[in-house]
Amino acid sequence: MPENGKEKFVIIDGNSLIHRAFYALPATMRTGRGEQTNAVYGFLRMLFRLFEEEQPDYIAVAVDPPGPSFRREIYADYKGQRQKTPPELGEQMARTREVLEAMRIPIFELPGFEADDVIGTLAAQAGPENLETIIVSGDADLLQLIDDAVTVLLTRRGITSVDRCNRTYMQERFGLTPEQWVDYKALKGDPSDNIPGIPGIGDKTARRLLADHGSVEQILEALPLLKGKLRQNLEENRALLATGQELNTIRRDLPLQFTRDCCRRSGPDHEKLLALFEELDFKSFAADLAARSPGLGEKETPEPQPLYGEPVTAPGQLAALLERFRPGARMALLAEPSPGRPYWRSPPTLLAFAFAEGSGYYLEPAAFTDPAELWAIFGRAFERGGELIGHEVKYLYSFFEQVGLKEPPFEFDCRVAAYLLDPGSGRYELEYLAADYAGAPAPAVRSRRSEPLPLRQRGLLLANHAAALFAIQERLTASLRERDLEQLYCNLELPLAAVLASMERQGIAIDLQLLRDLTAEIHSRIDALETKIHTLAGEEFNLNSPQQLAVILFEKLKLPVVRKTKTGYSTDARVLAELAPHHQIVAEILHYRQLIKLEGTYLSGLLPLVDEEERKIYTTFNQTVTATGRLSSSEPNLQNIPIRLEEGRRIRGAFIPSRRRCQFLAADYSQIELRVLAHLSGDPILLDAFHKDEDIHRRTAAEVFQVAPEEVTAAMRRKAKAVNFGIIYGISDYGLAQGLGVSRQEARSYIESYFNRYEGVREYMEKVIARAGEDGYVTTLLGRRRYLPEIRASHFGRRSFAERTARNTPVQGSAADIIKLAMLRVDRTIRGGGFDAALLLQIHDELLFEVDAGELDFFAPVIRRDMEQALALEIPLKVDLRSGENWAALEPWGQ
DNA sequence: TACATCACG
DNA sequence: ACGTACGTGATGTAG
Repeated sequence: MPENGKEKFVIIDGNSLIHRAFYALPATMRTGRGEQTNAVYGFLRMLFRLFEEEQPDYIAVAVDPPGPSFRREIYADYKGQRQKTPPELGEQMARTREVLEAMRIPIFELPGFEADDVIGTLAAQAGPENLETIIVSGDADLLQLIDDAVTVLLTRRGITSVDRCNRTYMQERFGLTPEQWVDYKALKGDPSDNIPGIPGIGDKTARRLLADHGSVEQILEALPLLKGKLRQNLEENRALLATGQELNTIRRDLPLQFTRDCCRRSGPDHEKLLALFEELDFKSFAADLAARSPGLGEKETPEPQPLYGEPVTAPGQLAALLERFRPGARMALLAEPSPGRPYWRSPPTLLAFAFAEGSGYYLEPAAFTDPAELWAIFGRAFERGGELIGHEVKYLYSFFEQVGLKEPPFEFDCRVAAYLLDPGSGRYELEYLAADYAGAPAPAVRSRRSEPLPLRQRGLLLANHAAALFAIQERLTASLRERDLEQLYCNLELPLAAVLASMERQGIAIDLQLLRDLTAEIHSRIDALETKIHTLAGEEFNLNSPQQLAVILFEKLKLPVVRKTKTGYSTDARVLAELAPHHQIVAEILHYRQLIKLEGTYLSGLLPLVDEEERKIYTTFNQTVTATGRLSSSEPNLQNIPIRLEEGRRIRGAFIPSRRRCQFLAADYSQIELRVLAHLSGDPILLDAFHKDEDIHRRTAAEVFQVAPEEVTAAMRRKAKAVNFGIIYGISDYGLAQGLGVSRQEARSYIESYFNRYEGVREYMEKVIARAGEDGYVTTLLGRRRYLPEIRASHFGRRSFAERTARNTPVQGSAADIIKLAMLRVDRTIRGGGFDAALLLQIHDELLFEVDAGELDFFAPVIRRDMEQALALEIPLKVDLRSGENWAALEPWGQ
């Protein structure tokens, strides 16, 4: 029971949550027989989470009944623009109903009324019963029901995160009271329900009017005080307002009788529910349910499988077991890394292996008296040959090579495979794969920071996972084939894992002295700035707190508010730049921000990550993180070391070759994304520009502004450059206007002219979106996929976002494909050509090498060739080369 | 843990 | 009318 002594009543807006789940989760989620289940699954996830977090005493689900509601009689076009419910969704709504019945959760509906009205009525009746009511929905209209006893949980982007909305929240987010919501909607209209508002009144005006006058009625009374167009529009559309109010008002007086008893939470009908979960292939839900209902007969509920797994404690025992690993044999091999850094240097806490489903072994390397002997046993097994399958094989490549062993013969990496199948999901942990692909129990719901399991337990678990890997691999391989991802997997991503491992092991050398000197210098400059700013402000405050800074700027110094964030005043660099002319303090703050960033992230932040002994930094290249196919780098991120501003750029000076006679060589693709776009779209002007290797932004400016290339001014080129960026990002007039600091109209005219000249690009973009709508995903040049379930969402914002993503991903992702291919080539070149060189970093369109100074002039052109030939496009790829003594001092190489 | 901010491509 | 540029990771504050 909650603290206030009231019992809790949760009312769920069934249609809203099912809709949300349907569009938020991949349509590819299906049972073995092909029945789509994403909406049911997502709805249940939300439901279970609510149980856990809210601990309701009473629960009810409200749904829309089939057929029109009374609102249609008031207004014939109500929800007139709505697309029909797709059949896949309708079927899942029926399924959800079955599940709710099995869970003994009551469903409320009333013909002629919408779920909203049912919710309003239930909430109204719960008040006098002294219940605390929580309404869960994605529909903001329900906010009008908020009062002291009623809270609304509004779902956000994902499916599990919600905003807890009460009066305060509404005031902060909308500047409205719950009572004003209906009037607000009546004024501005509701496109999703096809309800028109007052012409000329949008979001802003509606809020202002209500803030000034209180309600629609009071606004109408004050009409004579209003001016011009606004007044006229209001006068002429009084009728519209009345209809709007009626349509938007949620009814609270339906003939429904709420009784506590029918909503009281009780246990489910286990048998029925389990049967449903199994039919729907919800293995993890089924396993959870089975675990919680030990009383059921063994036939229907397979006992949670006991963990098997044999500990290996002696070298002899291990050697005997590994005898089975020889040519033709397959072994699953897993490891749990130990916490040290770099992560691949220290031996794993646990290793586990298996030869077949149903049995596995685990060992604790630290318990062996002679680790070298242990590794030698593995080494001999690897030498003999056979096929290994693993999960995150990059780690074991590095660890075993680091103890002097040959590269373990991995044939399969379940993590990388699962990533390719759905690079947006981010769920590639073994626990999840085992649950999704091998029918293993779902991972324990780790609520809050629970203690790690004891070592033995983890060993058993790891051994079980190893044994499950065979089944997992089989399913993954089948899916890869089905989605035409096999080539990408076998010829690119899997071999790339070995390249990344060697890059990570190589590390990059650091001039510690320089880094420390820079730190000291920046430190003292920060101190001085801080004092100065505090003096200018007239008081001391925490400069690192945007909140405290906002108080100083906007309340004490009364500077104009440029923009607000959802929690308060915005103080980001763009806002500060606008405020700079108003007060001397602003420029100092900007400078402070710049230095504090350098200090915190790149100086003091970097120093602890430098390996004292080797004087090197070892990053991790993540191969299974980004949704587009790019790599990412972390701990530390070496893909975002400063370069744009001189102050920050100096930090690059601390990155140096690891040996005396070495030089850095940087090779970056010139305009790779626009070249990819030219290839993908086949646009004649873009192709022509790259065939002639023109300055692409200048050419774009000439086309867009209709002038000769030599007449393009610097300003025109700058604008054209922003347009080119915009095209790649999935342009919108607003976004371009922001990026360029011009009006939205102006931005729109640039986009217009761009697409008028680059018709091929326009057609291509339209085609990409259409295809994404049909397929539910987009692809890159090498067939990499990204699923975009929201491309069909009815919610404008979500759909627009999906469309921009659809336009950007093929471009960004294909560029990622190309540089990954190039990495494989240059890796082969270095190894095969016997170069005294190493690939150190990949920064999206650039590779950084260190190479023996004597070999540089031979090495550089070979690298250029490798990179330019990585993939043959309609137009050539171009690589620029720079070399130097450190990362800050790179000068063009050759001509 | 969420948010704002800012570094990179 | 809707609500914004695409993709990342690290830091410090505040609740």
